[in-house]
Amino acid sequence: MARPIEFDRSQAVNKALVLFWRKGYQASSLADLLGAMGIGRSSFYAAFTDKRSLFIECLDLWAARSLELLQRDRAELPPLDALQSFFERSFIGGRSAKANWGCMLVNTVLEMADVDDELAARASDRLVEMQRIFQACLQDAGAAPERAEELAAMLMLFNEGIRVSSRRRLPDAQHLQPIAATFRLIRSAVA
Amino acid sequence: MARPIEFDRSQAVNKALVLFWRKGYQASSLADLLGAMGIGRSSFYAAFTDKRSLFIECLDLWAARSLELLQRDRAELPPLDALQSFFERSFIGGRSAKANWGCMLVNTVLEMADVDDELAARASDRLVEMQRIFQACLQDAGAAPERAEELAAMLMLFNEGIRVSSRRRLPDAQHLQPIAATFRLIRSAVA
DNA sequence: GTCATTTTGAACCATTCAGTCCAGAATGCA
DNA sequence: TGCATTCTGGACTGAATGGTTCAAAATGAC
Repeated sequence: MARPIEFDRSQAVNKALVLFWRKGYQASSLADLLGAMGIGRSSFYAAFTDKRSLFIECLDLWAARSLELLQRDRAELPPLDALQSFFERSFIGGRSAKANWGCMLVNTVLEMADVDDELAARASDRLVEMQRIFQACLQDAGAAPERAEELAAMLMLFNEGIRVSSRRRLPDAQHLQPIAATFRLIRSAVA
Repeated sequence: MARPIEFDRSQAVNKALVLFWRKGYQASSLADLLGAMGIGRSSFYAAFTDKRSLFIECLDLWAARSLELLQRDRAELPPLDALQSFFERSFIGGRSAKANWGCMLVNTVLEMADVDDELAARASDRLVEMQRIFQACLQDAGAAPERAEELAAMLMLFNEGIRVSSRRRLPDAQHLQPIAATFRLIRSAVA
């Protein structure tokens, strides 16, 4: 054996993920990716096959992390608090830059609809998984299965809306106010 | 004078609008556009300057039509019915193909965020206009200005969410059920 | 019919795109 | 040290991108 991989693969994937997250698939050129990842072309193709494969890897990674975050909250908090914490963490408090990049799944659904059905469907499938966890939390909180399903679908609708809104450069109040109002509504519906 | 324009300009713009609406800016190549519009390259550049200018024209046209639809409802129906009619017409009933293309403004906000600030801002501005009409309807319905503003922001959130959801290839029930549930919620909040 | 005027199609251009290739550099092992 | 192995930078490729140019064709005015 010889020369081990010189760059940190997972670190490179992370850099690519951030780029894809922010600019989407089409607007992230190979040159952009190589620059961000700090590797050369050959290494890129040796390690990731091609741009599309890397995108899929990043998409799945993003989804896995997001779902894991949600599951962790669910294990540690009362079910409804877990949901609210998940929402707040992603796009309310902090405004940690990431909050402005929206949801990679939502971004991909819209970018790839009528462009690349496979990618769009993959992102949509991950959203379905997320919605299933919403539903589980709601059942944990005592909602009947039917009702939990309905509310979970509604929560997903809010999720999608908030993620779009978070990409618009609006004054902070314009973001926070409707989100707070929406949560008041949801809480009253859940109760 | 000589040779009048041979193609129907507004018809060509409409064809372009549909393509941009469905596939977004980047995925609509010049070849695609020319094919859809049924004109040659020279005519294209003579009439529309360039791809980006045409996109802006289509974006504004889409927004104008959408707002006009809303204003017409507002003039003919009780204010809350006008709102509901607007929502239903665009992405609930009918399933008229167009319903699956989402909202060109929302699509553009997401596609162009962190890619083309000017286009993203332009789309976002049109959404602000739309939100203002929401607010006016709510005030017509008797809501206090403060309350109307809050509810309008919430409606915009729903609008964005529904538009994302409508681009996912979900079974019809998965679309209709949360939308109905959401409207029940909104109606009760407005009342 | 003739002549400006204007639109048009097609050839052309430079640039950028994702992806390939290979010579050479860096390594582990003996 | 020398060899086999493997990784890497950079040159290269062919296709596609958005945009330009120009001669020919179609028109209206006379």
